[in-house]
Amino acid sequence: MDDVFKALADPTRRTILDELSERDDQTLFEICSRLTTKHGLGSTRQAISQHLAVLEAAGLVRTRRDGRYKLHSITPEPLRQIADRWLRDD
Amino acid sequence: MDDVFKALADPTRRTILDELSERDDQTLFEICSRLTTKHGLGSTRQAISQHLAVLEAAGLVRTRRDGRYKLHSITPEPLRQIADRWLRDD
DNA sequence: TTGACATGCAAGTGATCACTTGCCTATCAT
DNA sequence: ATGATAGGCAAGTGATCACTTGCATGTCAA
Repeated sequence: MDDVFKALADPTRRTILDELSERDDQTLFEICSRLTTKHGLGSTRQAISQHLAVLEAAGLVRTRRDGRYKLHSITPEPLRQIADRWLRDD
Repeated sequence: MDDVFKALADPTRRTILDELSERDDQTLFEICSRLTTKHGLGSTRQAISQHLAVLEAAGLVRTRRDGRYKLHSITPEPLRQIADRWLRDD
């Protein structure tokens, strides 16, 4: 659970989740190009790759291999427990 | 919104929210003693004070003065928007 | 097989963060 | 007024984080 909160602490990673929330099964290069064109972020491939590794370690992103492509998708399950933690009694 | 996610990234601050979620209007010293006794955390007063400042800046905690006491309460409104950001389409 | 494409690994750097340390201000009871 | 209580301010330190840099691996088309 700690990994989830720390993964969400970075604005670039939250934008990546926004992008994966709109379209599943994107490759690293697809995510990179969409971040620059749609969201105005100028990050290198390696930076995004490390962000995706953090998101995957937190269980917020799952990946599957397809040849030389690695397809990334969002896994929103860990997000469900977040708000519930302090909003139970409403 | 960025301040909210960064505030939640620290485990001690999340424990503070847990404690304030159980009991409103706690002073700094009350929070300190409960963190050590109930949650086994050995943090100094200054450390907790700084954590509370971060939580207040993020809008997750509101305070009110009562003489020499400063009473802290949780403000869960910013938390409602978090999970909704990526769970809209379910 | 060769070159281009997509990704992986790891050391290094600058900035940010959590925490400490020391001193100061304000409020209350006696 | 004086001491005790509750809290505030700010400089300094060590660890963590995001990012870069350079090179390596794996896959596919020609």
